Amino acid sequence: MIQKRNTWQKSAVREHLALKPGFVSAQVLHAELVASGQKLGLTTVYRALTDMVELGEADALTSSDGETRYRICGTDHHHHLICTTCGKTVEFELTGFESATHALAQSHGFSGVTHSIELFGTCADCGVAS
Amino acid sequence: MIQKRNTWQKSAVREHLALKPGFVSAQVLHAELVASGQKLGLTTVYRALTDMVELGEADALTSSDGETRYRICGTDHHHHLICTTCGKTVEFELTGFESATHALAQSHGFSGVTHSIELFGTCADCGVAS
DNA sequence: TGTTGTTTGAGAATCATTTTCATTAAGGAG
DNA sequence: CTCCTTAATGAAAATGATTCTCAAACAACA
Repeated sequence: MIQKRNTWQKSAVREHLALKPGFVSAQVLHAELVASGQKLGLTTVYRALTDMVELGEADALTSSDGETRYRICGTDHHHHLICTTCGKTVEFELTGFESATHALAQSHGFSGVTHSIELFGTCADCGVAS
Repeated sequence: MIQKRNTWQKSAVREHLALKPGFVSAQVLHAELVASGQKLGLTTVYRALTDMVELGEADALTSSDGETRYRICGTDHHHHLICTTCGKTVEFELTGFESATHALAQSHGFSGVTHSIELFGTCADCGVAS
């Protein structure tokens, strides 16, 4: 099998991401790591994040501006309400929805189903543009 | 005010998009228009689509591969169940979900909310890999 | 038909992300 | 501890979608 090796770079990415409460882009994460004195390549940050997503340690979310943002994967499965103006993110859960989608997917013969639910809009602060 | 002019290019984009049942990327839309003999620029397609989104004539959706896809707005609002192996797509509706998310978004002070719901999994044909 | 100003479009520019590939180093073997 | 094997790194180039630039084209209207 493909063996994974532990490097300080991967640890740095994982630890830095763990400090973040919400989503962070690879670019920002890299910039902050470099700014804090950790000298690592942008490529490495991308690879570390991709690995974490594959291992289920992180979640990835592509926003409408084309940037992919990551965050440490929490135990609870929740979704996001994102302000398209300022980027503010609110997390929420949808009780009953999980099972509903699961049943729906099964009825179409699909298995191993995951789902992505994101709501986009304008938050209260940004909506006051009057 | 900024007056809009009608050109055959914009009409071509609008009409071609109207023929599509689901979401189409600007790149694909442009390729198909060119293939069908309509000689217009990729830039124009992007502009036409952007205009349509601003005018509320179309919906835009950014997928995880970074591509933005468009579709004619106004038809019934449905979502997608996508096979991650073969790419087969099934459309579905979620009764009651629309209002539920809308209410949830409002409770957080968000307005002008749109949502993106995509389910990913393995379809029946591809799942036989046992 | 003539004037005006929006629209077009080819190519350059941007920007996030991926790939390339020579160099470095993790981790097990000896 | 040292040597190997090979995965990991990272700087630079490549990619791919989208946007910008600006001169030429044309829609709308007098």
